[in-house]
Amino acid sequence: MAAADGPASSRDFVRQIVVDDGASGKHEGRVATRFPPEPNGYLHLGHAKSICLNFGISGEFGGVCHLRFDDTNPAKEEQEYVDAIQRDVRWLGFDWGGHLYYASDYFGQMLDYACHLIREGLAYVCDLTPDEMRAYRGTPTEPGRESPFRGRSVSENLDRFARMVAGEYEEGACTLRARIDMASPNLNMRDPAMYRIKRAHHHRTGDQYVVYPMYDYAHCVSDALERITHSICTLEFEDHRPLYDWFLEHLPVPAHPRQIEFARLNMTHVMMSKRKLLQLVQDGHVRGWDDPRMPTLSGIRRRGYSASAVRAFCESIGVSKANSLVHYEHLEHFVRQDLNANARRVMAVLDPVRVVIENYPQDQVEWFEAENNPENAADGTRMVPFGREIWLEREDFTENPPPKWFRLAPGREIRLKHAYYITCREVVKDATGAITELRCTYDPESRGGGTPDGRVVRGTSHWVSVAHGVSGEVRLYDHLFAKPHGLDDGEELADAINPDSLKVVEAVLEPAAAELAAGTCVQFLRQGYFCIDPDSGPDRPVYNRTVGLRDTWAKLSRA
RNA sequence: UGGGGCGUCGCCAAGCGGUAAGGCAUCGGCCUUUGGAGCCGACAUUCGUAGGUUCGAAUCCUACCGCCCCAGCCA
Repeated sequence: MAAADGPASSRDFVRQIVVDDGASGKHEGRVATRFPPEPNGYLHLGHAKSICLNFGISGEFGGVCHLRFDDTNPAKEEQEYVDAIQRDVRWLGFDWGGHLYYASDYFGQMLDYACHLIREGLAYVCDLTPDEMRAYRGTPTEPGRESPFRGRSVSENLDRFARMVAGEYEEGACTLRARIDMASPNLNMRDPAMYRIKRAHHHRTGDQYVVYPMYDYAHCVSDALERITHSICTLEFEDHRPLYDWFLEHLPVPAHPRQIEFARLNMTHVMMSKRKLLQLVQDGHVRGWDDPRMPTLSGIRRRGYSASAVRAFCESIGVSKANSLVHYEHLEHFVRQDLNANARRVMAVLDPVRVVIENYPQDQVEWFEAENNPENAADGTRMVPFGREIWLEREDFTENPPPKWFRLAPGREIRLKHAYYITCREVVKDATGAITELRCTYDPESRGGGTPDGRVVRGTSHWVSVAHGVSGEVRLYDHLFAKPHGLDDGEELADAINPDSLKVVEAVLEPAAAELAAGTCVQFLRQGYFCIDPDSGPDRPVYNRTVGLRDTWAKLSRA
């Protein structure tokens, strides 16, 4: 698709810029974006927004989008993350073609460029300690002071930098700094560090280097070398743009990409910082990066969210520069929309109570044909067994029905989905007063869910035959953080965690539900969407609740 | 009190001087063998505030208020 007849130019301000640049002939009409994760953690929903933006734009404008690992800090980066990130981007539905790069691919070129800057008198080796450097930097309201090493000659700088690279100095002994302006009101321009000494093993370059470039230097150079046209990043880098441009203006790079900043995604009930997510994993608050309660792409994937639902969500929230907090329910809307159309229906009772149908023949079994998905006839039907004893959801019965209660109660009649009408005749309790059994009768005329007299039965319950039911583990999830907003000042991560974020329940499922492949998502009728967890064994299905159904009764009873 | 940003419905978000899109949520009603889904309808006389320019301003100007980011040899 050509830029000219691309998406409406008003879709968002970033695309607007891309359209304008195309119109003015900038970048020779090319569009090249990049998604530049640091391999120091797993991708989360915030990254999904960025991925959809970058890959989305390249796709819409006939451009390319590179996947580039920003691997400039070996102390924090690992191959495991590199692999997970690629898996997740692919899962989300994007393809970087042959454009897989690493900032470390350019370490050699970056070193040459650094020497160029030194030769131009625009960079110098500084021996200030970290503490001294901070003191010399000044504050937002006071200018900094020039380093005593700022005046070193080109040849001395060249020599010292060569020795830095050769590993002659200790970690922390010195840095290479850009020589810009210690009085700049922008702290980033006060002679920022370009290189520091780090004796750490790099996941790709091994021990080849002991100096590693800082983000500000590495990122713009990487973008330029790849001839990126639009370098899209988040708001906190807005202050860095003058530095981004400064490096590219003073280096003989093949291109000068344009940095554009947008607001990162924030969501209620969710922690979106890799540092905090790492802590959740390391401290054992969750079972791993792919715990279904995590906002990581691997977590929501295991939870049962589909890539297309996540993409639809990302498109719907738009892109702007305003700090925002998106309701988590907004994401759930797209998850339900997708699952409603695609998930097959199946019956499962999560909290069973036994129902005995007194007038139903002792050993009779009937098989009812049930539609797999009312939203899609092509999904066909399945057979569901019925017998004299069935399990009913405990919350579908009450001894004291409130107004507008359509479910079972003493003397009340309900429909068993796909089967018969039953009427509750007697409640059996144990010594503690707990209900152990409901004695009911059925109307043989109601077979299939209707009667010749056409009487109205408003309640319809799901059920599972006692004789045929298969038991399975069901994991019910709630927000990892109960409060919609992040941590209060001084609040510990551990204290903010919702103690009820995971509830494990032993459920009974209709036979068809026990035969599904791992990863399959189904709707447990009237309850929600559930997917099979990889923890499932051959004889023991384990389900994750992906998201509950909207429940107007719950709302009514709350009021 | 330095610099950089942002302020349009409960939440996101269009709008780019010509008289407030859309989505989520919410509230009614219809329909329903999932209290699901679906369908219909309601939902900002007003755009952080105050002035100004203009025939006309959410859009331009001025001042003020509020919120976010920046003092890593992290990204």
